[in-house]
Amino acid sequence: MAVANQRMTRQKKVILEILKNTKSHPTADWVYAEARKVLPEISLGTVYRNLNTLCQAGEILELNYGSSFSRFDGNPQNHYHFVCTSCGAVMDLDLPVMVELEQNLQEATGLRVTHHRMEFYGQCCTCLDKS
Amino acid sequence: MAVANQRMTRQKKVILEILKNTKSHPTADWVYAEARKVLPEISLGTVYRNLNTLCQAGEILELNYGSSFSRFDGNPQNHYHFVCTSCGAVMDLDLPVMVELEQNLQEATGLRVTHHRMEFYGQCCTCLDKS
DNA sequence: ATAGTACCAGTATCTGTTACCAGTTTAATA
DNA sequence: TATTAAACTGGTAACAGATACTGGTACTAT
Repeated sequence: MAVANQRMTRQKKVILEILKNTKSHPTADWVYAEARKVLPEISLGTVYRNLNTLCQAGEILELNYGSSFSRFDGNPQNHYHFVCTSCGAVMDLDLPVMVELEQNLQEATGLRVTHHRMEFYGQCCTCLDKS
Repeated sequence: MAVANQRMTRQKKVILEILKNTKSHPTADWVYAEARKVLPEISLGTVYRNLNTLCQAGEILELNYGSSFSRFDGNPQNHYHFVCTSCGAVMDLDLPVMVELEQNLQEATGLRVTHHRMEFYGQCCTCLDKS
């Protein structure tokens, strides 16, 4: 299942642990800053490279909706997100994932449907309090 | 309703018509190429500027999931999309939009939910035939 | 040991998009 | 219709996030 010929380097391990240990949905830059606390010599290119290979290996998710840069999620299982359009925060939602929609769509259209995504937009509680 | 102090220039009108008259979900570059057929002097910056103002005015939609660049949709009403992960094509889906999810989520969480998006991913019929 | 290759840090480059500026066009008013 | 203020324009430079390249290092299997 996993992509062959992949090594678990110190750098990759650190990046993966950072993502698994945060509930935020960090940007590559944030991961880079965190990784440098552990491995001060790590380069930004390495962070991007490993984020991509981890995505391809299905160990993390890339979230790239609505802004010019990606965020990453250490939880590779499909789940829905809420995006605050005021502060940009991204949070997980505790909603059941409607996998049956994929099957229905596939049968109705003849497309091959592999996955789907859903995000909700609005203002988070913090931003609502401020206004 | 409309954003104040907005002028309907020739450029904006052409861009809007291009988007209304296509079922594809074009990129800014494609819109630029089409617009130049009508207005050879139009600049890429103007295309981007007007795409943004049209989005803010609610006349078009920006679709920016899953790739490094945005696509635009001349139909501003919320609807769901299918994205082919092989060829990048984007197509509209004829599924009912589940607005009730927004209300449910808002009541369950205290968030203010303004809208939501859903995309399905997989292979389109053309790409399935090829493989 | 040796070869082969996945990986690294550092840096240059790429790409989609935005900002700037001086001149033009639009639309509201007289 | 003429005037006018400000929104808009084309052209270009700058920007940011991401990727490609380079020369060198560290695994891994023979």
